[in-house]
Amino acid sequence: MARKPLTKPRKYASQERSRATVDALIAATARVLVKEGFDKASTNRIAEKAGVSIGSLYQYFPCKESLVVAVIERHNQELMQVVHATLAEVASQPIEKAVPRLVLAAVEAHRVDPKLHRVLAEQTPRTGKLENIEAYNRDAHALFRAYLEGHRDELRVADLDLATFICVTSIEALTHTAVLHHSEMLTDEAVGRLVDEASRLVLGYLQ
Amino acid sequence: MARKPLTKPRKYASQERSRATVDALIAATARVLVKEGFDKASTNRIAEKAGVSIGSLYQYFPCKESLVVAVIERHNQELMQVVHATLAEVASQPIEKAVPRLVLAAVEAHRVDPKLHRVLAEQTPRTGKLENIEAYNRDAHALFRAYLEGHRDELRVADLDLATFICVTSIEALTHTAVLHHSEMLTDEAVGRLVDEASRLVLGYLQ
Amino acid sequence: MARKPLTKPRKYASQERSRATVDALIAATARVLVKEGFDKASTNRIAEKAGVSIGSLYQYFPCKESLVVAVIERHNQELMQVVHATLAEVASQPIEKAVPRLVLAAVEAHRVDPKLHRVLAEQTPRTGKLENIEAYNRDAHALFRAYLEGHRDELRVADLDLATFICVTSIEALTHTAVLHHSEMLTDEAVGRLVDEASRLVLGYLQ
Amino acid sequence: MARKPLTKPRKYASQERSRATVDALIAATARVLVKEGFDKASTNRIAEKAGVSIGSLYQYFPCKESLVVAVIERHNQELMQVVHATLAEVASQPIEKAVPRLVLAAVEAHRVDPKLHRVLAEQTPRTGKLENIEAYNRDAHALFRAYLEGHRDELRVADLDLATFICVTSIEALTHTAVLHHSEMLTDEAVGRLVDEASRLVLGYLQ
DNA sequence: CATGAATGAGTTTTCATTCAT
DNA sequence: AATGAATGAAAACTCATTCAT
Repeated sequence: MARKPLTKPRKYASQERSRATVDALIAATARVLVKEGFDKASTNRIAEKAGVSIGSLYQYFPCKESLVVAVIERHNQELMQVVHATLAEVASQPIEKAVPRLVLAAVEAHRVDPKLHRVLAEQTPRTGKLENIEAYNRDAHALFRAYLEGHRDELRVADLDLATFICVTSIEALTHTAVLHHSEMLTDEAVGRLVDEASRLVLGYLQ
Repeated sequence: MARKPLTKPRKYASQERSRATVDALIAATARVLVKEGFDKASTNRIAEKAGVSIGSLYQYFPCKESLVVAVIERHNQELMQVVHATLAEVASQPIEKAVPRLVLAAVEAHRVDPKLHRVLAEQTPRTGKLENIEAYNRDAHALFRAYLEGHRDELRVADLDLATFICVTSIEALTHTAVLHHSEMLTDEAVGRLVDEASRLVLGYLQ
Repeated sequence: MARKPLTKPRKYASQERSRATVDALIAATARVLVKEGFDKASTNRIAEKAGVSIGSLYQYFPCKESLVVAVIERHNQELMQVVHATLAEVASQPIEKAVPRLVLAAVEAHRVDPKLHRVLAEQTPRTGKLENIEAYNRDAHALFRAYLEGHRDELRVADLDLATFICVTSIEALTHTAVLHHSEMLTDEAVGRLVDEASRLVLGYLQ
Repeated sequence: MARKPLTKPRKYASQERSRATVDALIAATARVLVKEGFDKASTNRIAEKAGVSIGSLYQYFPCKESLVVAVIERHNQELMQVVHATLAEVASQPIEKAVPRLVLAAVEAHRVDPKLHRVLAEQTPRTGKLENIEAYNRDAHALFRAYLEGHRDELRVADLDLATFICVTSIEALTHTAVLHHSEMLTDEAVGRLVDEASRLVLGYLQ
């Protein structure tokens, strides 16, 4: 009876050690991607910055791509957390209130780690396992569509899929471009105007 | 004085030959980019496909990037030709007529060489000289802004720059995504609906 | 004095356990060699297939080579068992009867584990501790030489060492090649003819 | 008319340069194989010893294996030259004269570059493109079979294919083993006895 | 003793670019 | 100018072995 408590922690310890290594590698990958760009982000550099040997890197990630995939997944999860929370929050609100809130959430999502987001968006080739870089978009579409479905009576659109496509694509493009390419739009005031205008765009369309 | 008439043609000939080589190289680059993707598009392969030695390639292009820049410029020029022509065409038309026409033009522009457009958009890192891949957007903004300026009385927007940003970014994103990622939206009927909805989006915002 | 009876069984138990681990490792090595080939047979894979940690593997075998050496020794022992038994069996028989029996034994020996034999013969470099892969040949020579010595009066050869070399090398080569590279020679009938011809070869030489 | 002779040498020069590089690489591969063994023969080491950059190595050989294949082919060609010449020489001779001559040729063939032959035979895995390391054996079989066919009236064997297999396999094994593993058999006298005995083996079988 | 996480030297291979001819 | 042979830095990845737990 005395031994089990002794062995379990040991196992935990080793599990934690693995986990720490994996985390360090993902974090290092993100850091290197941001600092050096996608091309210069070699596995050796990543291992070095993670304070881990190259061998350990390949113990946990079968190839370079999989590291980037892990970073993407972690990043997308963070983005989706914002979107998810916001959609839950506005679920029962009318579109006049919900849409501005959602646009703001999109801005916030892009501000989670804008430098990383930019590297992923602009330097990371959508090839091989990286083809699904924008998988989060699918989730966003589904969530937004569900919201629209719940508020159909407020809408004046025939095709809900098309409406979802129109709204999500526009909001994503506007907030993405604003956050990543127009830093002048990031003052509180400018963000306010952006949110207003984007909301007017979408609301005008939906109603 | 006697020589000039003699050398000029020769010079022309050599200039033409140069021009032909340059064209062949740009065309080969575009072809290789589409066929092999950005990563696999090596200068040696490009030279080979252009029917030119690797040495000659470097006679005309100082580095690989410059080849891709040339392809981008040629492609963007083709895109802008469509946009330019359309904006000239609609310059004096009211926004209700102009906007749908412009959205359609955006679709058409993306259909000029969609495979190349996709490689440039999704696989080509915006690094170094390639940062300006989307330079055509700046032109589009300027042209569209000029159109709006000429139709200010029809608009109900305060900030013309912001309105331009909203409209151009949305139209670009919608047509880009539709053409490159939703082939089901490319039937005549579906394109029609896309144009209708996108126009409604933009017009609802502008008016 | 009281402890010994107590520890001995325990020691036995642990010895047996060790022995089991060692056996599992050797068996796993053989399996992996056959399945993956020599190059792809990594120590980690072997440990895994043996159901043993890599650390334990190195508890029992100082290096990869020594694992392969153990496999070779086990395999050679199995081969030699066949040869040994057959030579004992024919010890007092005249060469006309003994030689065909020995050739058949050579075929049988190669059929003990032909896949492993082939990996050892064709993929395993005779380097370092592995130089003696064909050690079984030395034993075979000695045993065969002893047989010949006992039947010198039936022979018409001057140099017994040379005769041994001639006979054993030929028989080994013929049976090895037939079994491992000419599966068409492995029907009962074909084996019969092979044994006949090889025996005729050797007997014609010895008499 | 004057230009052609001027350009041709240039082309030759470049062809010769390529050829020289290729030759240097094959020669270096053979040297490194002999000196360091198959495992240690890395492409970088080979390029270095060839006095050629690693890039040039891969210009001419797509992978490490292909280098070794080239060495094997060159070596086998040298071996087969000996065998070929000898078989032409003895084509019309009776088997009593021909067989000893052929056995001697086999010894000579193995002495062409015994160290290389040994590395290829004992350290080079028959995997991938290297599976056909012993392709020369097929040629030898065919040539020897043709000789036997031309001397059928001197033979007392039913199945010519089987007879070829028996003879070629035996002679190859005996001379291979003698040359590569029994240096004591390489004095003139010992070689004489080996040739005598091996010939007696084969002749006794054929007649 | 057992475990398995960690190590890192070493390997193959690619490709933009240079430069002698 | 044209050619294409040559370059070599740098990248991804492997695996036998060690060692802290």
